[in-house]
Amino acid sequence: MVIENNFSLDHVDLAILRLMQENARISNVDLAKALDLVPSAVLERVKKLEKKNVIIGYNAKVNPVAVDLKLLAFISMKSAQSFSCNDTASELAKIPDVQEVHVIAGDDCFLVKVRTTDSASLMALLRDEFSKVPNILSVKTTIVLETVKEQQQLVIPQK
Amino acid sequence: MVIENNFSLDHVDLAILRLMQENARISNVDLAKALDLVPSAVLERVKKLEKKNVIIGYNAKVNPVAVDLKLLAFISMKSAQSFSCNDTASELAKIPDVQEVHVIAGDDCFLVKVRTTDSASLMALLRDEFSKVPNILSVKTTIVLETVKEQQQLVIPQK
DNA sequence: CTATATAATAGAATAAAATTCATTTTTATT
DNA sequence: AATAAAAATGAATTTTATTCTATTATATAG
Repeated sequence: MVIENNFSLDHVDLAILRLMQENARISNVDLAKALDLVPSAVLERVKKLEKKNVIIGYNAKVNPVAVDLKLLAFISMKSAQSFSCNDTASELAKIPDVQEVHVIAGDDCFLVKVRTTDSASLMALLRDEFSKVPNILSVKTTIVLETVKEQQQLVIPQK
Repeated sequence: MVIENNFSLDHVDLAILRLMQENARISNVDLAKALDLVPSAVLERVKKLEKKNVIIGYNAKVNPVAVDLKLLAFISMKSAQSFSCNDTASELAKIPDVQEVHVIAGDDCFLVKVRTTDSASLMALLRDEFSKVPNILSVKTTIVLETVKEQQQLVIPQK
């Protein structure tokens, strides 16, 4: 059964998303001012957006260097189970240092984003964690030399 | 684990980061309770973390499907300027649909993360925007079929 | 078009939280 | 141990969140 994907967001909802994407700690009062509404009305909408899973959560963005996570890497890998590769994927997802796991089209099967302290800790991660994940046939690690842009904000449509 | 950088974060700071990473809209009062501190003390620390650029920002995480961004793709590309490739990178970064731009080691030069409505809009993006970016020699687009994990939270060390 | 149901907003009252600041305590340095 | 610097406390004040009811707007069916 396919659930119809109707979130029915009006332009006020979209404006809320736009504002909260940029500053999740904005007060209801300030939101209300920006939207030309009253705080209670805004609160109701925000709660509804949370309930409808339009807003999935609120995250503080932490500087990776400040917590000694200086290395970013993308790892693409092939799996033995080309289609029912969910075991492999969910095992990868369990590793805390793994930020992203994507099933991809093309030669490989997964693309994984990992953050570690340095190349030594990446090596340790590959040796200690990835080696335990079942059905991995090959691994190709790409080291990030510099991150020019990294934002999670989406382009929210006008209407 | 001792962090050897000049951010000098103690275990209380790290606990704040851990809590705010998971819920950026947590109140100072609740933070204080969790940390066994008084709200004013916590507020001071949070402000200091913001000022020191340890906390870079607070973002609401929006469900991409709810705003009709159903396609995720990674694009790796080669550049004509192999080292002074900053022009190319910053031009790519200007494109709103581009969430990430990384300079990478290896055969290619950049890895770019893009979110669009569908394959047609990705095609339009490549045709209308990427084509204008200077010094791109080749482009390899990888479509994401399914995202198993996608979190920006970092693994905050204990101390 | 109008009656009616439904949803959203306004506005006021109250509870809760944020913020400020003077004082005290803790921590680090000499 | 003396001193300086940093951090925490606690009370007072300002601001915001939250709740609730009345009102307004929107959609739907007859």
